Amino acid sequence: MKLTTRGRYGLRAVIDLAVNNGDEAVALSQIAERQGISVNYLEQLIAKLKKAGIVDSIRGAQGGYVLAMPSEEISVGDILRALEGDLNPVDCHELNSNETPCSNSDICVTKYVWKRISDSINDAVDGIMLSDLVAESKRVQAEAGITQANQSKQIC
Amino acid sequence: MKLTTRGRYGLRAVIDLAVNNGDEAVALSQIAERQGISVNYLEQLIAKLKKAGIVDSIRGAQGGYVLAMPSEEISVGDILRALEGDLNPVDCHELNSNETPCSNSDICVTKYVWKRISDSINDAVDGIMLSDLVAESKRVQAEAGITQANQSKQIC
DNA sequence: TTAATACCGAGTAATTTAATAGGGATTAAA
DNA sequence: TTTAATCCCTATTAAATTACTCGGTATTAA
Repeated sequence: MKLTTRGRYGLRAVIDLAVNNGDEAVALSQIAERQGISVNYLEQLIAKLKKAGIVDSIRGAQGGYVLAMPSEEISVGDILRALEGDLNPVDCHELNSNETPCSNSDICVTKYVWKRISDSINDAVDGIMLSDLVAESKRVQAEAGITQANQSKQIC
Repeated sequence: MKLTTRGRYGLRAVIDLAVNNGDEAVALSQIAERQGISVNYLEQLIAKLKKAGIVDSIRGAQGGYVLAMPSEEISVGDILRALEGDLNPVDCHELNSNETPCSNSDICVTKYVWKRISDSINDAVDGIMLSDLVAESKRVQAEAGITQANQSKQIC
């Protein structure tokens, strides 16, 4: 019941991108360096984010990535589902209709449990917008007296 | 972000035990057969449940397992945490104080996300009692015209 | 004494994770 | 027009985890 490094690193990368966005695209190598993640691995993660329409890429020299939408319109749920797949606790047809229906769905009791867990997780992450995290990040960094230039690496 | 078979099988086993409990202990082999789970594997799962004080065992011939408490006092959260470990989405000191504190806790933004997810999962599973599932199970089985003797195996 | 049961620890195949590695395509700038 | 910076894509791999199996020991009712 743990997120993988895909979700953890990927969310941090999107926050980094959102915090450091300006007029120009942000190179992946910069995000990777600030976040202490290998460029090669981060490439795989950002590819998922691009496929999900969360970021756009600009190819060539001076290229990089930008948010595909305002950060107010991107939820943490959108980001985590892009990186991790669905956030359901089990693969169950009742939660995810692209699963093959369970032969004992009519007498299944645990499906109510899975539905409650699933709904609570998705409601929680859909209720946090990227803009909230950007604001919090700026607040916390200002409080710690850390400038954008020398911000230290995150671990979590 | 998925539960393992430990949580899925184990929860089904506890529900089975609760539904089929009477004056006598229920042998693991019976639960295993009804639920279509190997006895050897189920042994490992029920050992965790016993260690957590959710079930008690009676050794020797005609022995088996019984609930250690009334089903009204056992939450799904108790059961799943016994089987899966904590239900937090990440190993983070803010959620689980036996983790070593994160060196960048002061500037960590994602911890707010993990806390919200963690709380929502734990609140959800702690709000469902085993007795609720037993009642639901009996209702569903009666509706399907299935007697206790020939109940079919569950898959989920 | 026997059979039914719980208890225990070691081993293992398959899968997933968390990367690494290396090359190709595109484009701004020198 | 070349170069360097950048995104893009696929293959490989070591380590960890999962989901078991296997074989034995201990206990106790009948």
